[in-house]
Amino acid sequence: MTERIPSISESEWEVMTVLWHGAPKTANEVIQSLQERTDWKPKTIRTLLDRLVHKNVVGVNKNQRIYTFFPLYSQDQCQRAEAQSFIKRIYGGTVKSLLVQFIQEDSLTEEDINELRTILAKKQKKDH
Amino acid sequence: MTERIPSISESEWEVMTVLWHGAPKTANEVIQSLQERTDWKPKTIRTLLDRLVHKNVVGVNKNQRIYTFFPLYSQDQCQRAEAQSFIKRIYGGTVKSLLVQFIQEDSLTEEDINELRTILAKKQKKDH
DNA sequence: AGTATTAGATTACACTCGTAGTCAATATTT
DNA sequence: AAATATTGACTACGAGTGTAATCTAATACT
Repeated sequence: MTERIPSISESEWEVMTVLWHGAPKTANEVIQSLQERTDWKPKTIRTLLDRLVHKNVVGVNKNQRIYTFFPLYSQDQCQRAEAQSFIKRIYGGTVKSLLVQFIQEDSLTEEDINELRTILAKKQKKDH
Repeated sequence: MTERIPSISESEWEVMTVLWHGAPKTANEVIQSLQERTDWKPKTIRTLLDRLVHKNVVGVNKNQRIYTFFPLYSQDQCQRAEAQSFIKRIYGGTVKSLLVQFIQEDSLTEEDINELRTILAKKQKKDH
């Protein structure tokens, strides 16, 4: 395992989000989707798609004249990869310090906290 | 508040770490520090320092002929800023999904888990 | 069939980043 | 004082990114 996932830039990530939300999609479908949330020109989005293909993060189906694109990695895989390198960069590799900082942040609802507590409790039991 | 902290690149972050660990420092002191952990040439480190100054993330004392450098933001401030934008980018802004993913990762010790549970419990009480 | 439209391929260009090197002024050593 | 070393200022250069435009071949419309 431990698939080597190429790094995905900020704009490219937006494109990936669209593909994770449903694929395969034609370039036009991706463009439509993003037109709502960004003000990128169609050509820009096309470039991003091409770069993702070149990086081997997105696959292309060239059977039809109009290509369709699809992700080669799941969102979860990519999130983990990004988060891994982020934590190493910013928190010296220790997951806990990040968790502590974010739990203390205010953005969690009562419900979120309960869920986290449950997860922790379960984890503790399983690790016995 | 809500200070607008400029973005700090990966290599620059290494330099910041040295300064957070103790400042002010001369360029040479920073270079010494990093020579142990990286194989960057002194000029490279100097460039990074200059860029950080230019970005207004590091201050310079030019009173002496040999300048000394010091951070303009605390490590905690910078971590929060980076983490904020990271979460927005990768997790669509929801802190919880990141926490869940990382709690499930294996890198937490029994002790860490206890600490997190305590923090959550306290937080819940305080939020009443 | 000729022309307009569209999809894909190729090219562009400024800015950041990693990774230094050169040049000029000052300090130190002989 | 002359030679050398050090510090700071400025310059360099290729890869990656944000943000597109142009060129070309094929399809669709009149």
